[in-house]
Amino acid sequence: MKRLIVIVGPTAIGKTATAVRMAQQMHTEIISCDSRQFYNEMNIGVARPSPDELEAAKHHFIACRSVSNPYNVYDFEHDALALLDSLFVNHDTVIAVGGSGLYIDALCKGINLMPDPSPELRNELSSRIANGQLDQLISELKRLDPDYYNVVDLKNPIRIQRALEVIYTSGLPYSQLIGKPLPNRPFEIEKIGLRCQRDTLRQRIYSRVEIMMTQGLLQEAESLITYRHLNTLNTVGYKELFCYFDGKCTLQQAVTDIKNHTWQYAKKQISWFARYNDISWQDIHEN
RNA sequence: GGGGAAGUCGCAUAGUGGCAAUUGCAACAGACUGUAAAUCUGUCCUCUUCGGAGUUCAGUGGUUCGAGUCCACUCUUCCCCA
Repeated sequence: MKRLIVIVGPTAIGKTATAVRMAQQMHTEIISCDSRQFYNEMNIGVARPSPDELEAAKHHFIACRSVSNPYNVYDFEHDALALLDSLFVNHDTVIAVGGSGLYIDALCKGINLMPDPSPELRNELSSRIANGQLDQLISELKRLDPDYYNVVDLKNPIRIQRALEVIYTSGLPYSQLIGKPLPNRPFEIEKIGLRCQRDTLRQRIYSRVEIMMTQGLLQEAESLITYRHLNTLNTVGYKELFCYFDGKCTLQQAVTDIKNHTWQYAKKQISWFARYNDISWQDIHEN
């Protein structure tokens, strides 16, 4: 049976290097599951693998789209599965690597098919939320999908909005759509989780941010300022520098914020991956 | 040496007589099915059987039923004049 090795772990722990090394040993290719490395305009700030690393092992889903044409999890899953099919023709094992938990889950377990809402519907719902009508939306959700109402985080506007978008577009309860069983993957999945000591990771993050700044993160952010309204640019490493460009903080403060926010992101990743019960952990960076 | 301003829970802030005391940041824990590096929740003086209990707003003393808040002195910091 074909096998997918999935490497996960918090940002800056060394997933890329590990994946490249394994890919070289196994003479195989790498599928990136990183929700920000998809975009060709984002490089330094999202720690895209270096040209050397990209050369050392063939990567997929790196810099493959424009920020103005964002990916979504379902399309990613679809494309990744199609790619896997073709890779498995010549490889027994393929490596997936990334820090975006939702994308990892989509690749490993799948995600239910749901219709895309129209931009009009999305705009309408988000403006209602912006106008303080979240309570009304919650009532609509309660009426249209009591099951989901009972489990959703009612304080999270995005969850409410998403559910209503799907309900209004499909005419079906959201809970019914996400409740449909997903078929098992026709390949074996082996998850490897990278972890290290807390302080080590923190220091790696801090110094990586400094390195990004010397590599020109400031200029990269400046070049993307016209896209700042896109959620894709609502990203650690960019949003803080946008604040600096706005004169809302000093550059030094922005860099400090990037370090802290990256650390917070890493902790959220650790939380996400901690719930995997089919993972083997690998301690790294121990001397 | 003279005059003025100010010290609040890691940092920053609110509070100017009435419930350990506002808000932001940081920290810590967590949730997550097409925005996911997004979004959201909880904890955040100490102890706790989670009902409460104890000790706090630079320090000491005082006024008061009651003080972060008013008064006196002390200490510290900053600013202005010498």
